[in-house]
Amino acid sequence: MVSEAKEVQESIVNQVFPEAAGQDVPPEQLRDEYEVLADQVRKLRFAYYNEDSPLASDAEFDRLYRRLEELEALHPELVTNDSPTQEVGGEVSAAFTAVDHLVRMYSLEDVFSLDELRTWVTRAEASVEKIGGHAPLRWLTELKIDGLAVNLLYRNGTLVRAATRGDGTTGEDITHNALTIREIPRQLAGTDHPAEVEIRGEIFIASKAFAELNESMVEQGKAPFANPRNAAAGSLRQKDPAETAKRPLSMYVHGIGAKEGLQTLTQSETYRQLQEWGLPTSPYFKVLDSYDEVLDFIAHYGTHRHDLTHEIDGIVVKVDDFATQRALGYTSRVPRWAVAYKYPPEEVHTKLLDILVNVGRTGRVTPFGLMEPVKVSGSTVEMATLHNQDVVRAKGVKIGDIVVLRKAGDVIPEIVGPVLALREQQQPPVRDFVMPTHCPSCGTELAPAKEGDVDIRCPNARSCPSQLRERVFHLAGRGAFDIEALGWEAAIALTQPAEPATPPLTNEAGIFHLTPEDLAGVLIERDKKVKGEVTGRELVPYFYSRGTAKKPSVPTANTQKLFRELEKAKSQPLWRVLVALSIRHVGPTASRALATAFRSMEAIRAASEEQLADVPGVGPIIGQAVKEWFDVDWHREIVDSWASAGVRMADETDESTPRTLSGLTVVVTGSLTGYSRDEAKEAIITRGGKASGSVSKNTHYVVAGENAGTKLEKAEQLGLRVLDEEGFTRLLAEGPAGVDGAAEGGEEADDDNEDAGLRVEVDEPA
DNA sequence: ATACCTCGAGATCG
DNA sequence: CTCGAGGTAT
Repeated sequence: MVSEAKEVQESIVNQVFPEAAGQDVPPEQLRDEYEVLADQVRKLRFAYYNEDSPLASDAEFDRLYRRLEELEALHPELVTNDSPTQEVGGEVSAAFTAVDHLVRMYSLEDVFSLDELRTWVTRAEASVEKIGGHAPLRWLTELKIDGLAVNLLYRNGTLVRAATRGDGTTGEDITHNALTIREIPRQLAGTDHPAEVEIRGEIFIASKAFAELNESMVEQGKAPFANPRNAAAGSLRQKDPAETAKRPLSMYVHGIGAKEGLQTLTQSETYRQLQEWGLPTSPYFKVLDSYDEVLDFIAHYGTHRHDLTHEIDGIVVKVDDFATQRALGYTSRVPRWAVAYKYPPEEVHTKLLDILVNVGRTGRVTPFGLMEPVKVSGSTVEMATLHNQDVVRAKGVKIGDIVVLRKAGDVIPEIVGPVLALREQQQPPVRDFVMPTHCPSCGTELAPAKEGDVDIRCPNARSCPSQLRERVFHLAGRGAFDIEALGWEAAIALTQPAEPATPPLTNEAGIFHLTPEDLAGVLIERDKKVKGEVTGRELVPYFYSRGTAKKPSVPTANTQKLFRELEKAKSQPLWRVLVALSIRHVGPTASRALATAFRSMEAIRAASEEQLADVPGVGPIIGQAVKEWFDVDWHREIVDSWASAGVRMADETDESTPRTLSGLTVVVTGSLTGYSRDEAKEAIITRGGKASGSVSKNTHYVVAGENAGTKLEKAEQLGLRVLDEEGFTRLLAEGPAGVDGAAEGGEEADDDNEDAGLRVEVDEPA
């Protein structure tokens, strides 16, 4: 073991040394060698921190580490955010940093009945037949484990990274914790390892282990976990891997993401390969030749659901054959070759104590049920939205009813309906819910925005405290001004405090003019707790410390932070200011489009509806919404007031970034080395281009990075121009002229232009 | 909609 | 020690 590691090190040092000395080496080769070295350093560090016997001496480790630093110093463009040098002194500060999956982690389409499953299967088989395949298909069925998805990246057989699913594109690095899980091998068994393979699995806690874990928690006087899934999730979020190591985490693998040099042809064959590499697959999966057998499988585990070693939330049915999987392909969110069947959700009874209404950011009034807290599918539920008046009526529930409650689609609690047999005996007697006619927050009469709308709204947008609170909360959010220290509670304290009667803010116009003096004496009402028990409500100061005889009441550290954050927020880019205004239909995407097109608030305000609608990605609805928003006096006052407080209302017209991509749509797919996904997007937008997520005939350029997927295939089908990273860089710098070479005399090239020199061939991924 | 983690601040207690 | 805030997960 040790001598093998040494050999690897020698070869790495020898490979890397020449570049470190500054010789000319092709960039791809440099990149490869850099990654080999970085992986090696990671591997040795893992071994050092997580195993009994280190693979290399301290001196050897240091030598490799210094080489890596040297290389990074000479070629800063190589440094990735998961580089071992980015970790501080052995502390794995890579923990929880964002990492891009090489291949997107899709979710699965859910079906909630056998009818829906039948429909899904029929459609899948029909489309396979249409492209020359034949039904019936061979299916692989498996249990859908109720745990957390992980993505394990192995390079040449060595685990180099474990990440959570995140949004499917970008997850969080949890390598430090994944390494404490026995079932996750640091090194794959056998010899024939692909250069690079992403293995997808599910981390969970087995039922028996969970019961024992909770027993020991209780013994230690700690609160038991609510359910195995949350316990597993919490365990993976531990900062200290030693803590994670104490949790009985397990894992089964069930798929492959990126792969380079993996030869298997079916899902089941892949599972066998994974087993040979020492990765645990579920003992429960089956390969079945008929739909009837699939139904049997579902029925069987329906009755034996609770006899299993772990919890499940359904059954996954996959097409076994890879060629057929490829033929079926993906929608934007899910594969067309797999589906998740969900067993009917657990239903419980509880008392509907009241139906209250919420007034949202846009004034929409939403009723929600308040219930006697009850356990359903692993959590304690006491609230459930009822959407609107019509839904309450359709469900037929009355306040005081015993109701049927379940978690629809896994997460959101749903009141199904009343238990009518129990209605008569309720004390106090049940009563009808009556939608309020006046706003519970400001007393203004409620009305639908338009004749016939089901939603009713509070028209007092300007000063309704509820709406204001929601807007303040929103403008402070991560997608807008990003004001830390201004959360839910602070928004209440600013807009609807218990005292004083006149809140510090009666309108968001004033937020940047607040002074610490405005916040003195603000009290909010909060649960009073004695030893964790709620004993009532109490008034507490929010922005200032509790004054005593000796100490005067002074602004708290958090309040000081709030003012620093407000100051910082004033220099946020224009698009964030636009998001902060809470204009209907104007979220981050439309805001970015408007900001790039007009570059200043003044220009947007002055634009006609048509000019607004002409902006790529805006359109008539948003154009109208923006125009109408600026037609309102108090809206313009918000902008003026913020501007007078020093909020930046224009993006610098930076001459150094010429608008080379004006009118062009660019799609980036796969991973680039020099740009993160967001950076690439930003680079396109700041040059006047449109960064789109999907390939169509309106796409002008497709930039294909490593492991580009179906988007590249589609681009090729459509005959679009495909650029590699270098081409992308040229495109950014010089516009079409930079990549069209000697294209015909300045004429805008057609979409179907196929300049061979510009095309990159990339192996078709899984 | 809820559970769980981390962090920092401030209250509480000996 | 407890709380709010901010993040993640399904």
